[in-house]
Amino acid sequence: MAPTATRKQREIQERETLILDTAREMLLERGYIGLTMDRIAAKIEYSKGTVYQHFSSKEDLIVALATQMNVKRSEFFERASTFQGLPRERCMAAGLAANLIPRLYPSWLRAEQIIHASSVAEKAAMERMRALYSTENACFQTLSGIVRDAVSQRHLELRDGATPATIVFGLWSMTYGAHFLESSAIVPLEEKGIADVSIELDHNYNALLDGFQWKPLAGDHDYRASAERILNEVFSEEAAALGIL
Amino acid sequence: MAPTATRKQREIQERETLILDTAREMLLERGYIGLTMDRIAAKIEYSKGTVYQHFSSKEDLIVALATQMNVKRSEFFERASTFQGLPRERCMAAGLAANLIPRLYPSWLRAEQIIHASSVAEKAAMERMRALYSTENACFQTLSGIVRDAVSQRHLELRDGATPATIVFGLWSMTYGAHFLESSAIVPLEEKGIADVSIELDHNYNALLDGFQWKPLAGDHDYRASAERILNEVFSEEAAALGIL
DNA sequence: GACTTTTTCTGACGATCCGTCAGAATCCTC
DNA sequence: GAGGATTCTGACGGATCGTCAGAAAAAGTC
Repeated sequence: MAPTATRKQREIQERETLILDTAREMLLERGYIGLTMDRIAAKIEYSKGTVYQHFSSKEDLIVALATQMNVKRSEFFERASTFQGLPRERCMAAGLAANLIPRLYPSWLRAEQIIHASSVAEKAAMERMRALYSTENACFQTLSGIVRDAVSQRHLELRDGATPATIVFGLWSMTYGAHFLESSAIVPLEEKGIADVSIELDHNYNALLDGFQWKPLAGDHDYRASAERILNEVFSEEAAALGIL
Repeated sequence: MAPTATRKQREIQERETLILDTAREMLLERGYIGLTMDRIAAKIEYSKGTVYQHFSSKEDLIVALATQMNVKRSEFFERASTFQGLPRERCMAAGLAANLIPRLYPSWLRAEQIIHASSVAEKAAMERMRALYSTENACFQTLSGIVRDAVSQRHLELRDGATPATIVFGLWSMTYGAHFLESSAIVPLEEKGIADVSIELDHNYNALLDGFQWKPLAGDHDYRASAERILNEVFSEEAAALGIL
């Protein structure tokens, strides 16, 4: 009885993963408009009704995708945060993580963007939104922790009413905006003189943290070497998969 | 003959504006999903076919909205760029402009976000996309001009392969990301300790430019006073409309 | 002003997609 | 293997998009 129920539950769980994977792929290949519930049902060879037993609407499904993405991101940030090094290096590790993610999982990024843009949230199930909420919060908290560590170690002094949230917000906004512009650029970025977003972002991260006087400044420390160490020690597998290093 | 044709053209032009205004309002009130061609047609009291004579698809219409927004932004940047002052002050003026716009025209921002997210671009008319392209470029060029002025006046020295585009990209990303997060935050930003996005952005702008060593640094100049001057001299009307100042 | 031609407008229509639900199919229990 | 519980199915109603044949209006001609 119990094992039977468990097997069934396992099947259901597997199918949910299958649906999400299929949707992810479809979203990347055919965009938001090309993602339809009928197509998903056809692809996984179940009926539409079955799909709807997992997700109450198309929007609900997309929110679930974005949550998967946030879970991944949260894991990456957690790993970045445990890097043995200076707070600023750990912050850099988080920045690297944030850059790895959309490259490793472009379809998830797409889902995230759609959620933020259209009024998807309203049509998704409450419970689903709560899950998204909590994963996003986890990411934010991890980053805040790094900044607070920098403050407590006196590498960073916050002035004029700036708070850890200020810096996290700045980094977050910049990263988010950059990925957004990159993935959906109306004008190809190269034409504007942006050849490699990672490099440009790197410049800007360093400038931003230098501007906050987060020690050691970029001029006093070889952060390029740090980046290499971080990729080797924390994200070696992922970096290898992307052909970096 | 000619005047008759012109009258007709004028009517058509007016109707186009009417459609765009209606769509704008609807987009803000009911979101992307709630914006339908039938509803627009009903509201303006023309048939759907007539609406389709102006815009080849719903996506096309949204692109047109985003272009309107970019035109406005481009105008604002142009005005900001003419501010009589230091390059960094002019840069700041552009930042202020970028902050005024979404507050003055929230529905346009919404359109812009939708475009970047969903695969709207593919379904819009080529010509329409070109228009969007060129307005976006205009904005970018204006900002680049300010940065280049700073370089030529030796207020700013670009190192390590950074270019004017690097800085513009950083500012643009941060601004874009911040507005995005604000307008569509899954988790309300206040709960994360971000009470006022403008203030937090201001901190981050200053830090970023300080980090690039753009003289005079925030510590050596009263940029708060500059901001007040800019709002008074360049954007007084808009600031008044928003109740700032 | 009456008739023709051209332009513009209309709304019914086919196609697509979403989300539902009554009934079929499968699984479980005894 | 009968009967009941659970799961699955796909046809269906409703909504929207975009089209297009024909109606209506405007412009042109005599």
